[in-house]
Amino acid sequence: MRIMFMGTPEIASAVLEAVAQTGEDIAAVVTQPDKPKGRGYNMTPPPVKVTAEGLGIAVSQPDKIRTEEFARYLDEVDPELIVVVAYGKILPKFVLDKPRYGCVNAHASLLPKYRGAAPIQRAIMDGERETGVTAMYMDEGLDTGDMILTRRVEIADGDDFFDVHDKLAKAASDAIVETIRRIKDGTVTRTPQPDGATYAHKIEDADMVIDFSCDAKRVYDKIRALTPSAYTKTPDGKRLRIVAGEYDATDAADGQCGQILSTSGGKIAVRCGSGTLYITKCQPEGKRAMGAADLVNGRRIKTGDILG
RNA sequence: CGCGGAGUGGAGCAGUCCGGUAGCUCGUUGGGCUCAUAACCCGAAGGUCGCAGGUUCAAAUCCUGCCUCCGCAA
Repeated sequence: MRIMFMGTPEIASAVLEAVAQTGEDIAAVVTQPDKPKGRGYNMTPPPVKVTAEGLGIAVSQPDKIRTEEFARYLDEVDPELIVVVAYGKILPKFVLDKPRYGCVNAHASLLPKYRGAAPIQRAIMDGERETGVTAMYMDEGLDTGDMILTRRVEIADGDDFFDVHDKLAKAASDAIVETIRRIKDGTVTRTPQPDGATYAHKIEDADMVIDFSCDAKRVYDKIRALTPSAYTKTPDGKRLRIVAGEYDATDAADGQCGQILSTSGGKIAVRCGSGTLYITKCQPEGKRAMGAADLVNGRRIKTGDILG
């Protein structure tokens, strides 16, 4: 089957690779333009571009989809099916209508929950025990199309963003490969999404600030959902990312929220709204990530200090 | 040339402004104490102070160039 693949980040790259392995004819890959990223504004290609080039597939990076030019390009490629994974732009109707077998999409949640930009992070942040991937036919809405199949994925208590992301990348690959198989077999089905939609909004800077007046469990969920970017502030006003931690839900000591209760055992114990958060790995501004004991050895922090 | 921080024994840091004996916490290692210990006490090893050049009687420290790491912002 002649397939056009559209996607941008890491998870899309994994799916692209899986589809390529099935031997399907991937006629073209469309991804976002290279962007100036990081220090010095170096132009950085999206992961999908790198993967596609490795596979020897032609890559197109249009600034805008809604153009005559892209329409012509689409005619030229003339795909029978378009597979979309986290492309990053809404597809106009003329694209959706183009391929004979339609446009299918893999979204990293159990729809209709967590529609939108950051389904993985939001699910972990909410303390969900399970998430998954939904393969669906695309329509003009935001993750609102008819569902084809789902793959469920467990969120273990110790999983951080990368753990869940990897599981979902596998599940998404599997879901798309299976979807393509069913389309070829003619056994594909479509089911409208039930009521109860929720939205997983993009992660903003404010989302990454840790609030120690929450329960320890909630703080912990945020840390692992946003690995390694969730942060608080040290008494000198510098950012301190908390990369990894543990929590104890039982109240152990008095003190105000954010106060450091102890620094022994290689862990920094922080008082939360209820319970205690143990920082095991963190990263001060301008430094590499380090163990909690290292932070204490360097005297950047001590018992009694208040974080936040 | 987007803004900023940093490179000092194995780890995290101080010392740099104001040049003059390499310092702290931890780890490693030897010994001691103890019923015992990751606890405590005593001792030891371990550093071309990122690289190159310059100034100077003398440079971790001042000047110039370069390399590497990191945060922000996008």
